[in-house]
Amino acid sequence: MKPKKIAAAKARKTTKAVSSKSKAAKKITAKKPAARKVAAKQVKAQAPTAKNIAYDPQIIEKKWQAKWEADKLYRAVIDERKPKHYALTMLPYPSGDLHIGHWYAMTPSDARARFKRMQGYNVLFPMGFDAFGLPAENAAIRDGIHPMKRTYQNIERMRKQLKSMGAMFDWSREVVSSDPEFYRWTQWFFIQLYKAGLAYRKMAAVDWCPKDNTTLAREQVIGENRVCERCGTPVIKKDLEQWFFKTTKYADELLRFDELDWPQTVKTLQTNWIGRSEGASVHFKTEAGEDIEIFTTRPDTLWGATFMVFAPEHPLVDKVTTPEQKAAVEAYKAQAARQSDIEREAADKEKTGVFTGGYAINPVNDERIPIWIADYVLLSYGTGAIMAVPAHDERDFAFARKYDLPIVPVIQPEGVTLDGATMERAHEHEGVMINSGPFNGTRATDEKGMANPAIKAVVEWLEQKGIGRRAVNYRYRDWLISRQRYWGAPIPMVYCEKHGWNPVPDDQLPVLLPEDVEWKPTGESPLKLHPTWKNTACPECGEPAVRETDTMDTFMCSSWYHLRYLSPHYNKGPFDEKEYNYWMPVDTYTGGIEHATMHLLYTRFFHKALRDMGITEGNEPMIQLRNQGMVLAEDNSKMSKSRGNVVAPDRLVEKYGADTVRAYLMFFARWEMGAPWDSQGIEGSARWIRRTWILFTDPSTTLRSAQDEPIAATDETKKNLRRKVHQTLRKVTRDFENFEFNTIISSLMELMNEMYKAREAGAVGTPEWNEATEIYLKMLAPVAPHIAEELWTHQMGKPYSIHQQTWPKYDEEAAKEDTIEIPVQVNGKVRDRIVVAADASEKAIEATALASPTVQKFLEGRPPKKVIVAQKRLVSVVV
RNA sequence: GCCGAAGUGGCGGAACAGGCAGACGCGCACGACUCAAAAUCGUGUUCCUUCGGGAUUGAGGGUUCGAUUCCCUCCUUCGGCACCA
Repeated sequence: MKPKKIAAAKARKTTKAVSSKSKAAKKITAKKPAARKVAAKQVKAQAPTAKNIAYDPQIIEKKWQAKWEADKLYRAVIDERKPKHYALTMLPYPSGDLHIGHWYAMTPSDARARFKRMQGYNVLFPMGFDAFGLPAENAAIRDGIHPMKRTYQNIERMRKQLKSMGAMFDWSREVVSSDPEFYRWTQWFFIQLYKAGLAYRKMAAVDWCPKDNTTLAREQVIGENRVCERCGTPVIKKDLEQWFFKTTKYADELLRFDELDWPQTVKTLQTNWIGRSEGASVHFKTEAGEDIEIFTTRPDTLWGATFMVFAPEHPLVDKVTTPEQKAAVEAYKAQAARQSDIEREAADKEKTGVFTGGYAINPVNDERIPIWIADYVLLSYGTGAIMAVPAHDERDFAFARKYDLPIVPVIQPEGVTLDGATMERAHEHEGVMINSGPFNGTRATDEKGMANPAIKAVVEWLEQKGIGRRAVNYRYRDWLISRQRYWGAPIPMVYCEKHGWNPVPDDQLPVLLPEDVEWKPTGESPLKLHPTWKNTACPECGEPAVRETDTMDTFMCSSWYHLRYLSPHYNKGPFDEKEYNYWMPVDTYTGGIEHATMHLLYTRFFHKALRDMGITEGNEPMIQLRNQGMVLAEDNSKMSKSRGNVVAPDRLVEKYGADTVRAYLMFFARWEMGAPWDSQGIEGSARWIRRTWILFTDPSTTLRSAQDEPIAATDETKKNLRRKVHQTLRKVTRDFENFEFNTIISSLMELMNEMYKAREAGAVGTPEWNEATEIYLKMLAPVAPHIAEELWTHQMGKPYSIHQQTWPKYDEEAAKEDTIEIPVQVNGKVRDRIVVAADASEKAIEATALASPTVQKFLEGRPPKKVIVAQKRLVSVVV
């Protein structure tokens, strides 16, 4: 049993009695059971008094939301006298209803933005809607409701729900990505990227339903046999000319994170996603007369390349295939094409392949090597063809053993002699080069790329000889922008027979989506089917030309929306430079980890590309990033409509009020981790908010301070209260900085419990009490903005608004303890606790510890071998 | 398979920088109030115990006077990538 606990318990015991204002009530602080009973009865008889108002969040929350809005309290306006803070949280897709996950992402972000504001920053905290996208279009196909209508209805509904959070969103800066005044600039950016040479067209495969005659998104392809979601027809791959952005041009820069305060996990995810590997590009001749470049990370093993493997779809396959092998090759190609991606990518799948009959020449030793095709070589990576070095690559080894191809070791590990005929696995590690002509004896390490002396030597030699060069390859692909959809920003390009593709002139932007469109049940793009929309004039010659009927990936909108918030209605450019110069970059960006690779990489790419065009400044758009976790359903599963286990924030707000919901979301889990929802758990937060209300409104507080009664509190009580206040302030300040919301709430709960205790001890009306109430409410303000405002402005009569107050500074001196309790260990076990003055010397602490009878008992008369006094935290005695 | 994150009471979690494990809250038990219930308030709540104490932060080892924290091996869960040449 800890002394702390006893004290707290005592405080709680007397709370009830104190709700009386009578003189008798004062007596009962001496806590005789009989007296308490009397007091409680009196309370009942008096209640409700005018002063003893019940907590009604429905009334106060609506009241303050209306007033804040009317007063434009959260308008963010450039103010050069103040440091700026651009806090951004990812904008929602208007799906219809706000989800508890939105609340979980947004309300702690809001609390932190509010904290920053109270710290003196000029804070911009905007909100908007990522309004284009597939769900609205699907609904249109299903129900015949126009996506525009549905989207804007949803936005209206969700805007209202968002406002019920009591967040400090500056709604005057709201953006909706499907508004023409927004997508005009999305289109403008496309054109800028096009003009900068970063947009190009190429053929790319899409998943296609041959029956519905339409492209399918990944989630519209169902099951292992990959059928169309609508009609069950097996999906095929279809090649279409599509628009791409050259994101890979920035791959190397995107791998640099030195200006970013981002979670390590996100940086790792992006690094893996980009998948940079260093090596060499090597030129091979084939006997069919066509040359081929291959990429390898191990040019040091070139002398061990005993065959080549092409991807079955590789365009050169037909050229190198001999007539005798043609049938086998065709058969293999056909079965590879039939396989789903999933089957093909199964890791444990046995290697298969077919000899083409063709040969290539290994350029380093002029050996004639056979060309095979196999589905373990992917057309999408590297050049779609590899040199196979079975002695030093597991996959090539398995393939060579299966088809009885030669294995020649060229890297000899220390103390072992590798023999191609008998070795049981590939040797993928360090050793000394052998069988490698001029390089025999060169040391190959486990280092990758040019850091490996063997690779470096060979690459330099290849370059000299003109048969290869240093090369870097990426897993990362260029960004495919085209979507064969209606509900997106039209790609502002026009095709003319004579002049090819040209951008729509600026003065004709935006290219508006036609509203008079119809949906076929198949999902074919209405833009393609529209009778007149695509007809236009060539910007070059004025002759009849056609518009691009594809629209843009919605990631395009989210790549720059943070810039539109700067000046949502500005019409001379995508943003007002003045606003940009003041607010950018985004200081704090919050959102889900699921956007780690796509959205966040696209946004960084976009910013860098714009920087190089002189449109933006700085290298990064968002300096600090934090990810929240996920709120799971009570049974630990994911929440989903189909499972019927979603938690509706609207109903929680009705039942508990927004302040309680906010507090619980901050309290119930580590923010970055998330946790299952607990419908009982929220009662605890509701209780805390209610007890806060009672602490400030109960007659035992309000009347006591009004009556100027003599102060009963001892100096010690007052000092303890002040200490707790400043300790809490120190902790809450630090926790806000670090996004540790759960411990902010628990610290505030502790302080509140302490304040109840202090009230019992007669502290109401003292300067310490008044300071405690002020600081408590200021710390509460970012968490529970409504109740804090009500208690501050209305109940205590302090100047409106609490949200314009400055964050208090903690007093280090006041937070200091007078005495400290130090545990004493004997042989590593805690045996006693001693109380010493906070400024006691180590010597004094040691003496006190050794003098303790308990410690003496455990010493059993033995002299201590060693006594360690650890910085006023612990004494460790070793015998 | 590779990369990353995380494993602490019945539950969510706390523990600044190697120094009292379990703050704060939920739940539960008992009690007060109540005709009763809800609400509220109070007390207790890691496990074992011969009441001396012992064990305990996924498991096992190591470093240290001292490890939830650092190192090694392993297990489990989650996330990412997945034949990447």
